[in-house]
Amino acid sequence: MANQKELPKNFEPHKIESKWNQHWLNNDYFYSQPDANKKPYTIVMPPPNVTGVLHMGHMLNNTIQDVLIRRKRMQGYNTCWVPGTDHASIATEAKVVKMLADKGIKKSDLTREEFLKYAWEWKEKYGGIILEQLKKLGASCDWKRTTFTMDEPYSNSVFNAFIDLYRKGYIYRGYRIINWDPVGLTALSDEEVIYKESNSQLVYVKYLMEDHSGHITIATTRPETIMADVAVCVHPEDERYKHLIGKKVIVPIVNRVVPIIADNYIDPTFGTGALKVTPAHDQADYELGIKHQLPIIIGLTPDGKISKEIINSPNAQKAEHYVGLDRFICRKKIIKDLEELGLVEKIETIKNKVGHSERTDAIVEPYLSYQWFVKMKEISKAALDAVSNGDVKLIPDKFINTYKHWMENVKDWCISRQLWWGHRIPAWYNENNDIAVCKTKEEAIEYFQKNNLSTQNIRQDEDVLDTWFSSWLWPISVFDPTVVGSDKKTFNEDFKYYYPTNDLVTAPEILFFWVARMIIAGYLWGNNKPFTNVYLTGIVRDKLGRKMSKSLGNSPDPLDLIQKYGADAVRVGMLFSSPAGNDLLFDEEYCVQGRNFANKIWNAFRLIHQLQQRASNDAIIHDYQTQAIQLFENYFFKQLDAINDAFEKFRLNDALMLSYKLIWDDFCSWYLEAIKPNDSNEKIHSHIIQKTIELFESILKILHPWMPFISEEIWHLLKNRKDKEDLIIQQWPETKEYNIQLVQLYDNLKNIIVQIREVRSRIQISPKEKLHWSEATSFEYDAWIEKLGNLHSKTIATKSNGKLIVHPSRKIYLDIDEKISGINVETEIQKLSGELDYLQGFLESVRKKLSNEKFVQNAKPELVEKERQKEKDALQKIESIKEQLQKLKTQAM
RNA sequence: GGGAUCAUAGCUCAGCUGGUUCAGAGCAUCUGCCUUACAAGCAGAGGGUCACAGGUUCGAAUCCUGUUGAUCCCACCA
Repeated sequence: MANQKELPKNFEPHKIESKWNQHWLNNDYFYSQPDANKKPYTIVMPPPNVTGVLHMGHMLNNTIQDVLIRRKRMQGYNTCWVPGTDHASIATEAKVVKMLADKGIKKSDLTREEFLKYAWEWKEKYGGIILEQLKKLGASCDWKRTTFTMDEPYSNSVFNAFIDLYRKGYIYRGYRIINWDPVGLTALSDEEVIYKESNSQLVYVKYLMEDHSGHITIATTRPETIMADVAVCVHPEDERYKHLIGKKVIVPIVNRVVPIIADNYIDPTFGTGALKVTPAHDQADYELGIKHQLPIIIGLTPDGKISKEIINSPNAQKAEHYVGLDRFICRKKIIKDLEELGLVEKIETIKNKVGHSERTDAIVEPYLSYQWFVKMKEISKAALDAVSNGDVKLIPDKFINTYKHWMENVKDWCISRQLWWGHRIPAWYNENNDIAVCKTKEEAIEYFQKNNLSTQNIRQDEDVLDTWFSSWLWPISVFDPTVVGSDKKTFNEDFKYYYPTNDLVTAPEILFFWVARMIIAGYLWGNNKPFTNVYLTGIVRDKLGRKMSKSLGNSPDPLDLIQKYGADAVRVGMLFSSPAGNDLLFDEEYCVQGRNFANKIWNAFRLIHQLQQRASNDAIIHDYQTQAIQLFENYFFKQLDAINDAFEKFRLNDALMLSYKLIWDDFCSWYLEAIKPNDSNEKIHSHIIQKTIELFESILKILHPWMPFISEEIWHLLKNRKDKEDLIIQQWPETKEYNIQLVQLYDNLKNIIVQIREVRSRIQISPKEKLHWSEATSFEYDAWIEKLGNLHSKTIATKSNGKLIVHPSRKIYLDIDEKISGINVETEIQKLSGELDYLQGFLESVRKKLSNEKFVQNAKPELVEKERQKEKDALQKIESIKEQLQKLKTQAM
């Protein structure tokens, strides 16, 4: 137990945070293993990228998870929170490439093996940072279960997923137009492309007719691609062009002769109504190309330069100087050259959406290449149903529509990436490019032999899998990596016990990237949904509403904040304003609020601690003390219900705010102030202090999930605790019946005190000055009123003397007549008249309602009864006010 | 272009199936207090015709329609 002089006035978080973290770890409180006698409560952490350092998004996310976990732990669940990291192929590879570039090493100068060696070294060095940072937050993860998506067992589950889907026919390799990142030199899935509105130049280019009969004009925003054109397409019914269909035109610059074809796809109202067809560089054009059996000319190299193929047609040699030019430089040049040739009709500026790579921000190029795809339609059916029928709940549910819409229109998923860092695609080719899908070369040879195929020149696919193709297995593979893709019907003990997990906390941005696909994978291989509730947090923005980003420099370092305010303060600071699914406009002020709250609790403890020293069995038990205990305790159980309810509904900020007010207002301002003896030297009876400590302990329990450090610290300072008596594993307070009338009375009593104080404040009577009061009869909680209102014992009198306190069922007089004489009677009259007006208006509306037959007939009986009560109360108040006004008016004369 | 969501005090948000002691909370603001747990505090107060216009109803912030404004998702518009 603490010694008085050890207690500073302000709470000092840094002295205790690491102490308790270590203590919890030493006691294995975070560690979980299957236990048939306890119910599991499981969360898998969205694994942060290994490249990452903790940012505000992680902070929010993991604080929420920790709050949920800590509360469930106290509720007696066997809680398991699985941490880990994601290899994040493209993001990590980009960082490693940059790191190497800084050292003067080019990726292209390295072999795959050399590069991966660097990458692993990098991962070993930086990969653990973020988890270490999470520990500082107080994240109570089962660290022994930490998983990395490229751990060997995990990787095997990824390969098995691929092989399994391939065998079942859900994975195929296709020559397709995909989104290509010319900087990252890799394919991107549709979800990795971000469309930004931009002003583009729409260039109208004349294509001369081969028979010199004139020209046809097309419009394009990417004029450099005309060199890969293989046709011009118009709408078959377009009167302007109907006669040209089947004729030939000359593609400028490369002088390629191409046909004019017709297709219903064309929108005659856009541009000129004539479309240049470039199958290799546009999705729609590719489809047109296939439909009309057009040749394909690949006009760009993977890194976005003009390719040699464009000059492979007759008379194209003049275009040779374009070869090797960057696509954007070429664009400018070709416009200039076309203008010189007199082939540009006009140039318009239009707004359109241009795709950018999420990772490199490079403008994405539609690009034709061999990629691997997952057929999504069929396998996502179960996942769609799960959310539709509520097996998996999205919180808030406004995301359900978006989810359904996406799942109903799901497209095939491009899963190959032209990178080195990641899970290399388990596919092998022989000299004839036959494919064997399996893990090892030996298996591939076996396969080729068995099928009488060549075993010459066997090589593995060069590409790796999309990161999400590994993270969609996360809730399964962290428990049993052998489940995925295997035919075994028995899962291991961990899997049987922990799966499906309970809650998932993540950002709505990755609802489709990750959440939807985890649900799909869950039904594919886990025989069940991966989790029941998905709590979607908002995006952390700055107070101007801008997304936090490094480039803007508007993202505070969470560790700096912890350093400045303490982990507890930052935790509640983040949660004060973050309802599920709403973006959080972060402001450091919230941390200040959190710190002040911590300090308030600290000082409540200091007071209780002082009172502990003054405890005695001989002290008087004052009525105001027993009354305060009754009132607070009853209210506590009401609020406990409300807090539990808010938790069940995932309304975390409500639960926090309820706890905050319960502690600050009701415990500190109303309860502690009431039980505190009037005289600072007065002893306090042991019963009272014991009861107070008991109540404070309940408060600390409620506080613990939000502010684990300070609550644990005070828990131990309050009493000497034995081993395993730590707060973190205490039982969450049991709910208890409470008296609703008493709660209402408590509210009324508080209101009386506020009115007394308001009068004091207005008439400038010091709070220290004890006042007399009187009433016709005595009431049960008068001692409590006297204590908090700083009043003498009540005089029982019917006289209408002094200032009247407005209360619906009581007439309480405050004896301040002699003091009132100096103050402004006019203002007083004005104020009361205002109140009177309001009340009379109110009464009128209530009466109007009551005299309305339709209301009395249609409204629920209890509602009508309520209105009658309102009428009664209002009448009584009006009477009181009138009485006071009368008195003041005579005074004024 | 299609779809979804939202618009309530200076700020961030609550207000469930319509009923005026429900127009509320926290923060911020103002006033008075160094009251011996806490000035990182105490006590009190002032802020909103619930985006706009109609409609349904005895009654609407709460339901319907339209307008305006914001955000998000989806889409191959060259």
